[in-house]
Amino acid sequence: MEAKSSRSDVAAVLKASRVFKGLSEGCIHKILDKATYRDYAPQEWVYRQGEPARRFFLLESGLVALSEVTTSGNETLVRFIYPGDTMGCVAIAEIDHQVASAQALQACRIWIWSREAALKLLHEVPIAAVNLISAMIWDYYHYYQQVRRLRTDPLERRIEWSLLELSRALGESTAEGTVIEAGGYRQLAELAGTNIYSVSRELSKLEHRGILRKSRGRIVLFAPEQLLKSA
Amino acid sequence: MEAKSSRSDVAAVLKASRVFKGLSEGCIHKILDKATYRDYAPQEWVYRQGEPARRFFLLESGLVALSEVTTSGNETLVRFIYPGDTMGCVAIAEIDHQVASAQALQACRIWIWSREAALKLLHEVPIAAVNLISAMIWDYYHYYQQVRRLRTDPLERRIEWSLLELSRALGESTAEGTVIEAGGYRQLAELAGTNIYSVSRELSKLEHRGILRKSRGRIVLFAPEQLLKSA
DNA sequence: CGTGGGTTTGAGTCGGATCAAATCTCGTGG
DNA sequence: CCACGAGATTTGATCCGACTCAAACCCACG
Repeated sequence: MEAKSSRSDVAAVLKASRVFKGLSEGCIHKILDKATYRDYAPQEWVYRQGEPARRFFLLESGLVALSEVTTSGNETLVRFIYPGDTMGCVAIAEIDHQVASAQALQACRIWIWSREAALKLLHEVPIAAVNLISAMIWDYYHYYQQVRRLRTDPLERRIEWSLLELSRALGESTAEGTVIEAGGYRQLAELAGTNIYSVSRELSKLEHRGILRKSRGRIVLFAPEQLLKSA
Repeated sequence: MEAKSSRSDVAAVLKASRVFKGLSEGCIHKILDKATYRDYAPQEWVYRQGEPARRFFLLESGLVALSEVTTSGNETLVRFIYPGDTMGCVAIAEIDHQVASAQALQACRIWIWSREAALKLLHEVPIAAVNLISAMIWDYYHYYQQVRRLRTDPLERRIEWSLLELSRALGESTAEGTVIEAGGYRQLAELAGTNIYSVSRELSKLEHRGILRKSRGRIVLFAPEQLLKSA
């Protein structure tokens, strides 16, 4: 299932990723040589909340959803992971368990380092370490804001925000607008920290405002720029 | 106001801090030589949300409160900074503005690096870089949980949690219990993400349950272990 | 057609924010 | 020593957003 790196070409997305920024191709090769990669099928779990955290991940292609289960048992979609982003940082800090779950939403190729290999590399390649610090701070920063929104924004704004996030992750640009094949409101509800009933009501409001059109499992965003303008 | 490092003794708290863990005394000296330190008086601001973020901070002694203003204009106390903790990491990732405010609650001594000096040191001292990564992940992790609590826990539990945080930060152990000189409920309200009215009501409940006693600007915790046990 | 999911809608409920007002505490100055 | 005022605290009344549940609805598929 997993394969050693043996390709002489490094995917452009990896060269451009935040952790590898400023590194020579040779250096990137050296780092990838210490890793394995694995391809994940849609819906497959990369890791689950609570399981031992001993590996560090870098997404080369595809899309991953990071979600967590709250104490009250609700699933929350924390954010999406895009190519070039890292996952499972907690392994590096010797936090024993994953604090979230990661699930492939599309076919993904993911590079994997053991905790030990990752630590060794960070010591050997200071630029990578500093890059990782920067990357983590950005993640932190985005999480920070996301969470503040969830706590303080009213439902309407949370839904609008979630729509934008979802369209960025899953949207297909077409002539009539950005099409989101969401297959149900559950994802949207989890992003906005609410339930499918409230999602339905808010989407109806937005439809009346002419910002989108919805049909079974499919949303077409006409005017994304109108969102968050608190009409 | 600021002073160059020239002391031959390094405070024990710095040697034991998460960023300096595993570094030789000489190495720590080298790092501190690139810094200045400054003493802050209680209530003094270390930095304010929104101002340019160009410096990186390490708290040697005292206590700092990290707070943020939400979009709705409410002040929220994010967490306390203890000796050995870092502040202002965003400067390293070249995020232009502080995302939170830091205020000294007690007399503090704080070490300060410019962004450039910090970046240079992280490149030169890989152990420090890896340490910083670990430290940040821990911060991340704690923030993560804090925020999940704020979002999903009912008021009662949020207040109980906040009481424990506050007693850890400001509590004085005495014969009758842990005394918290809070000087009003505002701090508690900001920690719990609520208002002083709700704080008052919840504290009254806890007083009836015999877990604490309150008087003007002062709370005595008798049975902290009873908190969060959801009686 | 019928059945099963996704979707919509209405009614009920509740936690907790808000507002207003009463009450208390303590320091201050007369 | 007492009266006073500024805050802090308490309490009651009210209100509102949003969650919950139940039921109706609709579409797509077999």
